[in-house]
Amino acid sequence: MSNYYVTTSIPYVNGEPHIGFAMELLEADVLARAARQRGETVIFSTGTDEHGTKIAQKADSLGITPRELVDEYSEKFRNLQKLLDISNDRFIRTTDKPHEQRAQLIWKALAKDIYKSKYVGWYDVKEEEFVPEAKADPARMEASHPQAYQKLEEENYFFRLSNYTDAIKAKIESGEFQILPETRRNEILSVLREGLDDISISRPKEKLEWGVPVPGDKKQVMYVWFEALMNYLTVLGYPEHEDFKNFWPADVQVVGKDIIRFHAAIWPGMLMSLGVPLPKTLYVHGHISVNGQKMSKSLGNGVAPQEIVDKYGTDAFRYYFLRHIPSYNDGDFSWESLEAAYNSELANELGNAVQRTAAMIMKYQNGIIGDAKIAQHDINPYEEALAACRFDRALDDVWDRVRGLNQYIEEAKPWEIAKLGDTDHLREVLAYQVGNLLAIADQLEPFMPETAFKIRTV
RNA sequence: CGCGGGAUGGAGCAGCGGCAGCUCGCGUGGCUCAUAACCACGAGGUCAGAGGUUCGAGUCCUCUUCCCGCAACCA
Repeated sequence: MSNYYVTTSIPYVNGEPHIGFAMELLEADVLARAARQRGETVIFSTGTDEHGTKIAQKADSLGITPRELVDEYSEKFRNLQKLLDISNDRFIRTTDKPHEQRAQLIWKALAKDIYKSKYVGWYDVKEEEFVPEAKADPARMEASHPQAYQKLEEENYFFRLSNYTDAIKAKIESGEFQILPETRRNEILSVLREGLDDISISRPKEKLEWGVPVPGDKKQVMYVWFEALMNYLTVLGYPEHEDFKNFWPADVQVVGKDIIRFHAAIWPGMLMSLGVPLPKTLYVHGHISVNGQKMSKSLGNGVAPQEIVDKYGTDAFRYYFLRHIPSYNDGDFSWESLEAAYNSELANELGNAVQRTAAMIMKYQNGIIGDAKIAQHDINPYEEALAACRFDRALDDVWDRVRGLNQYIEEAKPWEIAKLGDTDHLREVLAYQVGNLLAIADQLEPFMPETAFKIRTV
């Protein structure tokens, strides 16, 4: 029996969970559930990223401690998982003691590629990023600008990412480290072709207390991004725990397109320095707009996952986002299209197919089902879609089957067979319908666990 | 030349070298087991424009026009 390890990124807890991250959870959840269905042993990990300047500042502005802030927000992300029926096995917080301790072990293991140097330049507080001179927006260098950079001149630790440019590129080109979809792979290859600079990986403690201390240097804490990436290893108990030995490298890491650089450049560099294999696949999903507009707190067009679930239920939420937001592209959410999908696809096509089958069995056979075998069907398109993280395609294939069943019923006309009194034939036809529904339920299981269960038990 | 993504029937999208397709909507018909549901058929596109490669181009190359993201809280 094989092992399967899938992760989501760990969202930064300075805001409410939104439908974008909800979709990421769903995608990883489908992969995890599908792997379990195949009989694999699964670790599905998600969590929250809780250190750094922005959180310290936000807590400060609210008059609470960072600890109180992250406790409150981390809980919201946990609630999102319950809301969406997410089957994660682990939930890691970067403020968990074991994570912090193991992060320090990782730092020490990276020592050969870490050096101290003076950083002079700009720091983007909001993005928690050092901004290279070449990319900096001149307007924001003025102190009066609302999002002015901080001018920094300080001693920091650096990681020799530049050493790994070619090696990372080679792994991606060989397919050993697969990046899906291909446009994202090309994008990162072009970044690598330009070469990677060494990155600053610490901050002076006097400016930021809310971080993991650098081992052996009381004056420095780890840069939040650098430390957050380590969660994928620390959650498995790197370096000594059995889980690390059995489950790393990750089968799939699910991330959003905005953080592809961290996961396709910095993270592989860290792993190579550690002498640890790279994840097998990095799946990069797009972003979701709302009614054609970018989601934005200032526009107030955000959609709360809770609101959708209240109105349509968890499985409808899962279905809509997995099928109607393209897996390989950006997508658009609208209440209208959700409503349409809910009525026409879930209620009419699938719901009705179940309903009419069940009704005929009750009416003609007093509820007794004949010998229902799970129907054969070419499941390759479904499995290929799933293997390629094309969740939308996989569901398309299931729906072909739902439609096929409705067509079959139309052609077989079981109600006429009933009138003719050919009970054997009728039993055969109805059993075939049931067999098809059971097969549909199997395929739906990773996507809509609740619905799959209902179909089986009707 | 900041970076990136797009332009395909009324709407939303797929197709990425071999007869233009899917879903919704619209029209007509069928059926009555089922949810005013389901099934069939039909109308509707010179695939943004120009040039090129090719036996053959939404599909590959070049140029042009126009949209939309990122750079500004956010996956």
